[in-house]
Amino acid sequence: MAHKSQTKDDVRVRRSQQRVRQAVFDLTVEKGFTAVTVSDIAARAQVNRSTFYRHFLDKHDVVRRYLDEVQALAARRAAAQVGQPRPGAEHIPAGLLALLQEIQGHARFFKVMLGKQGDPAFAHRFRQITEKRYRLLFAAGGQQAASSSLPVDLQVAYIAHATLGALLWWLEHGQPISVEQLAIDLGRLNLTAAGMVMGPPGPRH
Amino acid sequence: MAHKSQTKDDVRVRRSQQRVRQAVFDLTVEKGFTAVTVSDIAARAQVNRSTFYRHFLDKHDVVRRYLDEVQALAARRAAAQVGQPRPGAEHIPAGLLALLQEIQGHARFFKVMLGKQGDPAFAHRFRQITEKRYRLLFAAGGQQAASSSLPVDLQVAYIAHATLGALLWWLEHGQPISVEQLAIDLGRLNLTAAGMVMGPPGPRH
Amino acid sequence: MAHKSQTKDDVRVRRSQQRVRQAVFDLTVEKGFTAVTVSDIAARAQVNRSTFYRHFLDKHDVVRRYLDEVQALAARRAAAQVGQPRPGAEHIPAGLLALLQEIQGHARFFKVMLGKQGDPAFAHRFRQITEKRYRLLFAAGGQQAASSSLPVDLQVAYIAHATLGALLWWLEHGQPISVEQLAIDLGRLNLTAAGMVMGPPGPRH
Amino acid sequence: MAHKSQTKDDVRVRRSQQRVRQAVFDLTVEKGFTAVTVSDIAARAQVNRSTFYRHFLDKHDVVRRYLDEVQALAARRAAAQVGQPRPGAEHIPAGLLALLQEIQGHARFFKVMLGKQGDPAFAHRFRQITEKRYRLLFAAGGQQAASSSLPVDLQVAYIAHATLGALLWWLEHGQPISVEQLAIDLGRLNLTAAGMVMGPPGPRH
DNA sequence: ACGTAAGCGAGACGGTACGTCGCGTCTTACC
DNA sequence: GGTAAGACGCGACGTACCGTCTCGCTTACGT
Repeated sequence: MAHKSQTKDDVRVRRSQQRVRQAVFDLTVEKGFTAVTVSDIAARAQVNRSTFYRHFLDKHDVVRRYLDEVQALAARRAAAQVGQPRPGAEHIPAGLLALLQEIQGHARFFKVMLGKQGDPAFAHRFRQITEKRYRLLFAAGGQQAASSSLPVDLQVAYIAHATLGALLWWLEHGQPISVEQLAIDLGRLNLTAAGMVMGPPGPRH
Repeated sequence: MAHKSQTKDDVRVRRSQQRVRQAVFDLTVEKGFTAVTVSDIAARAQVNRSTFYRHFLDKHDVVRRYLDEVQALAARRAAAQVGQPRPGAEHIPAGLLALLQEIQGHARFFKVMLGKQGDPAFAHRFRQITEKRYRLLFAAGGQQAASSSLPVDLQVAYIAHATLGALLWWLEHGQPISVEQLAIDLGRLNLTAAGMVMGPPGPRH
Repeated sequence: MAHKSQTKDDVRVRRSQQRVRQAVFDLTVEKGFTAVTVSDIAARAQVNRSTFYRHFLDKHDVVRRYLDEVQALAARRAAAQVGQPRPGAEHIPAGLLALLQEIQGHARFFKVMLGKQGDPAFAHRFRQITEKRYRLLFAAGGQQAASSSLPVDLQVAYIAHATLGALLWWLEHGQPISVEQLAIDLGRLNLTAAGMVMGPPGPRH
Repeated sequence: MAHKSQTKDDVRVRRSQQRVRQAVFDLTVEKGFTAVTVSDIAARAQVNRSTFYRHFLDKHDVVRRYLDEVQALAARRAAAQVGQPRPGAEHIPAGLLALLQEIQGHARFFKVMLGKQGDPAFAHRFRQITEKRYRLLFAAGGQQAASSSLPVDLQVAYIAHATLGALLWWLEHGQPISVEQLAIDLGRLNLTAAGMVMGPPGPRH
């Protein structure tokens, strides 16, 4: 397999899609995702509007697929790391690192996209990815979570949102610390917060 | 004061605006805020479309104003409480309580509105209100915040997002605990998380 | 009669109606009758829009009534002249004279009103008045008309339109001759043209 | 030339425009041009309202362009006739004939359009075309006009309006005579009236 | 002169049409 | 087969006027 001449391998196709994606990035930064129209995109991408529709369902489809690719990439990186010798003091998950690197590469795009001018569906999907990561983390070193009196869903939602908040802060303040440092800090935050959320085990409902 | 005959006192005006607001609530729950059109709203509110535009700029304006009112109400409640004798063990801020009660009263609306079918601007404004609350809290009992090595903005963003996450969980799971309990829990979470975020005071950048 | 206390005698009523009429005149000159709205009129007349509707059906009603008044005035003048000693060489019908004087008094209004920015219904009514005049003229000194091979209607339409054309020329060129001279010329034109229209009595259809 | 693939050659375009034009004709006859709305037109033409706006600025644009085409056609016919051997007794200008034929083909439309339910701008443009014709005529066989004591503009306005009056009479009475006869009569009228207008050279102002 | 019926200002409201914009589908011709 | 060009149906937008309708205030009138 993989040697068949696919439509997706067509030079023109790749060129068109790449142009469209870049146009969406640029325009979103310029005027906010909401205000971007397919006509805008086509014009900026120097592609006919009907060509856009040949490749994407709508503007949401462009960013949805992009997010999927990023997520797939992160997953691949994470998978590749499994079984690797654990590094010392501060361990940086390869998946998270890849994700953050991609985000930094398109910092302004993500900042807008996850903000008030953005796409709620995009933000939601992004949050889901984050939640999934934490769910796995909790499952892995789950003793703490198990001991908590709070539902896992709640813990996950709490930490995922918080993480996204921190990430947004990072984006909106010009990424003041390195991606690596951010990964470490987030990791620490996560774990501590996890402990915290379940922390004070006062008698509940 | 307050005895002048204002336009806003007009019975018809109040009726129209109330109907519109209710229509927006209902329709948002039914099909998601994004999918709601002004025509929809007018039809459901049994009001002419032009009447809608006489009172609101667009559908966003309706929810924006609503949020402002809720926020104003909460602020009033909070102000009224100042100087009251502190209750015993678990203190529930009156402002927060009022806010949560209003949210519970329109639980399904808020659930949709803050989710993937919602309005990013609404969610953003909501988050801002939450952040403002925490900023005040930090300013009041500020010793902890001051001792933290992390920027206040970051702490605030982190906790505000986390709180919203918890709130969403609460909404999406049918409000399993009472508003009062939620207020208490959120308060505890806030304080603990605040300590946590600044927690491990390792030397930072 | 005529001593009853009518609504129409109320000072306020007369004042409002007068203001409205003047506003219509001014605005029509400024932007063409078509472009004038009732709101425009009310604003210019310094009268509430609902007051406008108390007195007139719509903007057409204003000019329609005005034309009726002018026409009534002309008729009165004409009637008053009946039985008067015929003046010498050039006889000027009093009705026509009154009409032309009124028109000159509002020259710019009539110019616009009968032109491409005007009201077709107004122009039509105006033409009908003119046609009526000629029909009477033909009926009076009818021997010529009778001898003509052309239908009276056609003759009347032909001359009425022609007269209006001349009148428009007069208005559009700044009324280069006096009203009296115009009345005389039009009269001459009418009679001559009348003869002419029926003139060459070649065998017809 | 003329073999390039133009937008206007598109079958769909021609079809849409033709349908719209016909709808305007029909609706104008039915309810008067003033009362016709773009929605009416689109519905009748079985075309979407936005398609209407893709081709025309507004309803006036439709009739304006139509008139231009008619005028262009007449001009072409007139030009083609230049240099032809003059026929005998009654010469019928080819341009005028074409114009009258077109009018007869849409008699009811023109009747309404030039009447009280019509469009003053349309009537005005129509009159201008007529005036242009007479201006040319006067310029050609100009000895008479030159000898007149009246301004050419006045003569032209007078005759053009008169002609239109006769034409309207013809339309409103069911076109009692043939187009050819009408053309001949109008021609005779014109010349005679021309002589008449300048006729009685009494001392003027 | 004065009490009252009217005119009047203010403006909400239901309607209808406007002209614009963006969407997603489609056809046709080119390459 | 991908692409450009662009017509088309659809439907929402926000605006502009329309004509009708309360609802109080004020003002000129007629006794």
